[in-house]
Amino acid sequence: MVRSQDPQELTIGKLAAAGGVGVETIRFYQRKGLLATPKRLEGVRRYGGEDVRRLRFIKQAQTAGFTLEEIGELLALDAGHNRSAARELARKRLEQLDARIGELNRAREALRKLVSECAEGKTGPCPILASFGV
Amino acid sequence: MVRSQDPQELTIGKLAAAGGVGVETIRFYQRKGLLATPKRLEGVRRYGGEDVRRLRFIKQAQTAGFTLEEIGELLALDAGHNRSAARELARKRLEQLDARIGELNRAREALRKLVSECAEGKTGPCPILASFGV
DNA sequence: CTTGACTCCGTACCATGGTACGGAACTTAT
DNA sequence: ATAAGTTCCGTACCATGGTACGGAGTCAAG
Repeated sequence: MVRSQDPQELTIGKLAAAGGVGVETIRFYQRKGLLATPKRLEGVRRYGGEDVRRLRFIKQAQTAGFTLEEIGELLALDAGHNRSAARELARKRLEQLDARIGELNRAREALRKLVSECAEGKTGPCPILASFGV
Repeated sequence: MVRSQDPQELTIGKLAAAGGVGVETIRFYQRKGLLATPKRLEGVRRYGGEDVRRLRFIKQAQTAGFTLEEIGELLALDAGHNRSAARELARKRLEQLDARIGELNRAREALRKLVSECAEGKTGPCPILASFGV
């Protein structure tokens, strides 16, 4: 979607602040192709709301476990119109995410067990390895 | 626990195979202090069941989100008898783990939403960014 | 007792996701 | 108009968790 009415009034510093990252991180993402490098206007590059959205999306997607490379693919798919490819990518990652959540829940159980079995008063080492079933 | 009856009959290659990692990974863990570097017997170092357990524990703990450094602390606590320190470390990590699981579940919702909203038949880009609430 | 496989060890290299540095150009406030 | 603050850009560096390489030593089978 072309948004020619976008004010494009942010400097890189403001963009970074809006996204909660450092200026260097913006440049890093630009080098990786995740964010555009707009043309200089009045000597300095300017950014707009669309860039803020992309930046926030990158952070969200990172917590979903996407690598920066995968995030790049998602952004490309968002720009393009390949619905089935976009859906497939999301579906695949959803499966991986479910697997990962399962793993973490199992690990959670191990830790919970460890905390409860390593009670005060007893002596000797806590059954740390045993809690993890090894 | 001293286990002098442990056969100690594994070479580094067997140990690696038993743990499902590469030989180089064993050496790496030794350099990091996560695994012991036994004395050479008959020219070559030998490993036993305790090493296999430690190695498996390292893998389990990694999936629980512990860094290698934290795993080193856990192993030290397991060897020592500081119950409260061990419990505290586990408790802290349990909290972090819960937070992380929460994050992943929120990301999961975003992805699920994306998959369902990016249906076949419609046109235009899938609402990838919108699905993540950005 | 030679051949092939495995071990040992140091060092170098890799991917990922940044962070830091330094000098020049530019903008903004006084 | 000058000083302070940003931006720009290339390049270097960092942590984490490994992986690869090469030469020498050792071990086991034929």
